[in-house]
Amino acid sequence: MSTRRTGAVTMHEVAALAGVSIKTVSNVVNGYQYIRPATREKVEAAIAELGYQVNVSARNLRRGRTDLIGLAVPELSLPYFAELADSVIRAAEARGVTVLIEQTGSSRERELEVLSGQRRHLTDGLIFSPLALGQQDHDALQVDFPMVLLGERIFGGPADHVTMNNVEAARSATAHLLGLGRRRIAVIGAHEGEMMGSAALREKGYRQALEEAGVPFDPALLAEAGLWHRATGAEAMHRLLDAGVEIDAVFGLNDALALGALHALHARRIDVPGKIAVIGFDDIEETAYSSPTMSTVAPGREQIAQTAVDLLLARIADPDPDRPYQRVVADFTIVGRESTLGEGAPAQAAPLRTAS
Amino acid sequence: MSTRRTGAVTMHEVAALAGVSIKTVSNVVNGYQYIRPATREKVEAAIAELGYQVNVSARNLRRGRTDLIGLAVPELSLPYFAELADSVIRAAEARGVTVLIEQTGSSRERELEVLSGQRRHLTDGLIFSPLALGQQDHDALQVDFPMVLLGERIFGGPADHVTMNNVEAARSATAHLLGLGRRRIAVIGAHEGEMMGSAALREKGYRQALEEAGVPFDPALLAEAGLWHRATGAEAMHRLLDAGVEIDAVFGLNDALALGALHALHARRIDVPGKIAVIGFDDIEETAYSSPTMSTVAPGREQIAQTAVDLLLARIADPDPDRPYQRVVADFTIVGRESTLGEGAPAQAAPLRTAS
DNA sequence: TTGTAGGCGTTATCAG
DNA sequence: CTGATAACGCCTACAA
Repeated sequence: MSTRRTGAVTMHEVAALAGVSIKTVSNVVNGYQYIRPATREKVEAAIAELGYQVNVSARNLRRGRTDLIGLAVPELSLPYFAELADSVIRAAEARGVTVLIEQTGSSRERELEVLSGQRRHLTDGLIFSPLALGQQDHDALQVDFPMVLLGERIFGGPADHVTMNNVEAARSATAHLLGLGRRRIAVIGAHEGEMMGSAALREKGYRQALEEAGVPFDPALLAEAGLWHRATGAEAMHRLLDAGVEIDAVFGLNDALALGALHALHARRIDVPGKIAVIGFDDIEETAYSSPTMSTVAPGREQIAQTAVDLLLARIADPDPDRPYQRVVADFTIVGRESTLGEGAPAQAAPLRTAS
Repeated sequence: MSTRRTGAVTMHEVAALAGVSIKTVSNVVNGYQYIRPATREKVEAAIAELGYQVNVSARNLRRGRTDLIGLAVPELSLPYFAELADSVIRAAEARGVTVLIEQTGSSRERELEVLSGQRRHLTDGLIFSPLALGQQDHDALQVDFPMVLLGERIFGGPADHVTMNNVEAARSATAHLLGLGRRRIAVIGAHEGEMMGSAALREKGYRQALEEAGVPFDPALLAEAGLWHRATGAEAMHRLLDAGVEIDAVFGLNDALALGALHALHARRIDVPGKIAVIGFDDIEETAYSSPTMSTVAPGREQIAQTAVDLLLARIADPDPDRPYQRVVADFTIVGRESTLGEGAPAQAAPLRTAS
């Protein structure tokens, strides 16, 4: 039976068997340098014989630290967040810490819970990708534990940020479509009235690109979609088509929306990109395999994940609130595929990457 | 500053402020029933005033339990496992426990680590979806902590199992294609020489269906694919087509493989399902949005997740190894979509579900 | 280089 | 219904 289940083996027992003190066992377990080789061997033999493993709870209590960090995302069933979680877990692992994932389900209530819940006492810090929270929740964001925020939704607050340049990226995506001669570019996923969120920033970039190209902005081309899922993207696309708006391109504010739109266009037998070109945002793996393969904005997921973990660990190591909070802006690239470039476009093997 | 960062508030301080003993605070915190309302209020007021939160590490040490369960999966970037993790997290949450995800990267070494690693001392039990481990690792699976195994790869061993009827499900999927008049059905994702894994079982079901229909088995129709990713599925499809094998249908042993095959067929301008019909396995959300939408086997993910969590919690509550280990077989359904039924097929809104 | 003492914050026990 | 007290197993001093 288990060392844990049945009268767990403790350092005391190891010490007794090895004929040393408990402290020496602790030193061996923690890789303390100055131990006589003979002693070390005795202890290691005892550990092996008894199958001893440290009691993490006791260590955590004593150290006041768990080496566990939280990652709060809307849902793992959204591919972008699943891929992000994958990257964060790998980055954390490389640095010797473990990730505890929390799903907020995009609900404001759950996001507030994440900031105040019991689970904060199990982790040393939090990487938080909020969706529903906004400027109005400024107070709730005044947390007293190390936190790194992902995305540009929230400013201020005592937290480091890892963001991307949403405006610039959206401008590039739109410019990509404009450069291909498209003039009636629909936007799917707009959030009316929003000021700070990704939707607002990406719409802003879209408008900037139009303006630079001298193409008039037409509000009829904006389709709302609260949740950025495939289903809502498909619905929005159908609404636009039903409304009879003239369209020659679609900019999905994330890939799920764009893939939903692609699905809707397929269902209506509308040629992509012949009649309507489509571009998304996030570069989830699925975009390299859709039919047609889908152009998108690659936000540098690995860089975001690694930077977030590094910033968080630095903040955990030195939580001093007077140390300035950082804001890191990740790079992005435009990935051109069939949904905008047509059938001759490079396949997933060698995506055309337009540095921005 | 934080209750945690700076001299955390303890029960002692709460007790002092409320004018009660520390035990009474503990009782209030843990929802003990027999407390005078007046006392409870005093304590709650003190808790609120000081912003007290229990120290989870101390509680865990004392209780000898963390209310944390592990979930070991190959990779979250594989949609099936991301969706499974989502379901497991929800199921666990509903039962008051938290899930700690571990990625094994499908490597045998990492899978063995999961069974022996330090992290096992942080969790009360483990839900494990092994991929690389097999019958030869029988010894490593003789673990001394509560474990639930997902999938049919491993038998024996002191663990509860949640599996699906892979043979029967694959037989149904193949029968679905045969029922549509297909006779040259390729299989993508075969593992030559494997006896117990999903690949072997699903191939077995495929053969059974052929035999029942009186269609001869042709080894040339089997395409190997070690990793069940989109990329390997696409490669395998290309190999089959390059070999000039006559094919009128494809059975991808999981959805990623089938989606990769779909991608390859699209790249070669081969009509699906006109020329080749395609069916997958797993029913990931992506299959309802691909072009064409893809038929697949739905393995009852929610049921699997909930059952796994329930079995694990039962085993944690009563780890007695003499209590018989259970094996639960989840239900499945065949979801018919455009990739086999053609353009008139029901869309994702109302999938045709053939009960099996 | 190794040993001893004490406490991290909580919960269980058992009186009262 | 509430209080005092003793562990839970480890690690940080400090001493030897």
